[in-house]
Amino acid sequence: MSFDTQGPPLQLSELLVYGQNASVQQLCSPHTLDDNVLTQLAALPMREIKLARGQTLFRQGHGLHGLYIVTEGLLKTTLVDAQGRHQITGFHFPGELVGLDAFHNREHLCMATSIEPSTVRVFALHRFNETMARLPGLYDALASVLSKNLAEHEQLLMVVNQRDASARVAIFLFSLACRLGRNGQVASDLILAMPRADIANYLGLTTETISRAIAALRQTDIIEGRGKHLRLVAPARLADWAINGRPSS
Amino acid sequence: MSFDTQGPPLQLSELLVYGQNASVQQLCSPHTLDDNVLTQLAALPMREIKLARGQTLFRQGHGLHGLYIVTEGLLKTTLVDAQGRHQITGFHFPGELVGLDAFHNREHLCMATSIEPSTVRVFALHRFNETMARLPGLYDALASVLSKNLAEHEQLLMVVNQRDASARVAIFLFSLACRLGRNGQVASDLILAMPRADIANYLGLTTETISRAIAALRQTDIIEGRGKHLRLVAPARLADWAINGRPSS
DNA sequence: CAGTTTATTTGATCCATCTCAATTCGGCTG
DNA sequence: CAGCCGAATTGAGATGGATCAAATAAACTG
Repeated sequence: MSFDTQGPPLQLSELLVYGQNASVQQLCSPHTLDDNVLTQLAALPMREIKLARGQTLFRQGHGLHGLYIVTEGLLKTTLVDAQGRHQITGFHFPGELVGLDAFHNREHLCMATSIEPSTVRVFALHRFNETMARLPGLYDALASVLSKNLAEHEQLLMVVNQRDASARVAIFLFSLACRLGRNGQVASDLILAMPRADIANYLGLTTETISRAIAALRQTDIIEGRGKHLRLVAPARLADWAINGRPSS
Repeated sequence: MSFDTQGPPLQLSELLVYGQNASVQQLCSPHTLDDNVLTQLAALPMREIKLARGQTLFRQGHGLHGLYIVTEGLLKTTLVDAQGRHQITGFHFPGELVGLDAFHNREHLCMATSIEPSTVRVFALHRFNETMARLPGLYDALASVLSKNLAEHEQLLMVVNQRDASARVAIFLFSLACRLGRNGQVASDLILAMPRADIANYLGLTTETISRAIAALRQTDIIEGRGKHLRLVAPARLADWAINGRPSS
């Protein structure tokens, strides 16, 4: 089996078959709701919140008022400890759900901040029971998202604990390409809306290391461009790099 | 404020107040059910499974048949990818729940193995609805455990991404002391039932580094003993180490 | 659009942790 | 209880990624 850089754009499923790899797959399927539940939810009248760049949606310790669905822009969730260390636990693209972490004691465990100007729709909690009655699949859908979320974090732990810097960056970029792509395609225009510092924090690296890892991918003609606008030239080779690490040859 | 090594045994809450530290706290409160729900569940007739050392309870990909409550011994859950890399995602002591990861598509995402000879009680899934009706608090309790689980993984990510080897080990040992301790006390007899290799994998380190980190704690008289049987002499100083890292003085 | 600030890239050095190798310890078996 | 074997410890050396520092590029401001 070869990893062509030519030919028609690859489907995500094909790429994943290449490596038979679950860990990349998990990180590529973000915690969105089922399409049909999402559509039903979208039909409900919901309040919209506009967030300026860098604005905070909720903070650690805040009471849970509702769940949030990102419709535009990009959010991040961050954990902060008493010593000021912080850890980004996820990036949240349109269609994804934010705020689930507050389920157990009705109090947010992390902070949600917009990276770009963003819009979220609020699924208010006081309507929860009412809405649940109307949408029978909702509870299961939420439990499902919650446990998918769990799986994603476990995969991330594996990536961070077991893979070297360049593989972490490859995995990150590939997962980004998947999430940015429409209808199962891998996006070829990668816009890294988040700063390098955020990627570094998420992956447990430094900005310099991110830069160098991207440089290595550029030198092997897997990606083009620099800064926030990258172009994914050879998605299959990126997937290979993500799965097997930097090619030794 | 001083960190005495003398005096009466410290309550967990006191230790945590020392550092005002959430991250340590999270890792110390395992995902048990509420006491009253747990008691109610315990009253139900449930099948018991005895596991020999190293035996597998379920594997990745297996269908979800039930949730498991550890009653004796120690389990670990492991994620394995197609390349054979593996990542331990948690250790599970008596009273804790295992198998929640399978909620979303009724298929286990990780493997559960006993580290010691262990006993688990099976909360069979086909009785789920029946039991739910009898125990009204159960659904909320499960959602709560699920999201607490999520919080635990996020904390672990922070530990692994932001802290150095010696702090990771200190956090691990302190959390172990908390979980092993009864009624809110910090245990002073630490039995590390899991091999060093498992601790290393969990924390993203090597066995040698674990050994050296423990040696450093021994040299500063925070712990005594070696191998599987350690004695926690100065819990407050261990907590300080976990929170602030190796003392610079 | 020039000037200023901030983010990113690149380079050189250093250090924490890994790797490899050798004991030592502890548990298990006959 | 002696002998065996896997696990844990300890040591010496190699290295990936961090750190420090500088140059470039991009974003923002008036």
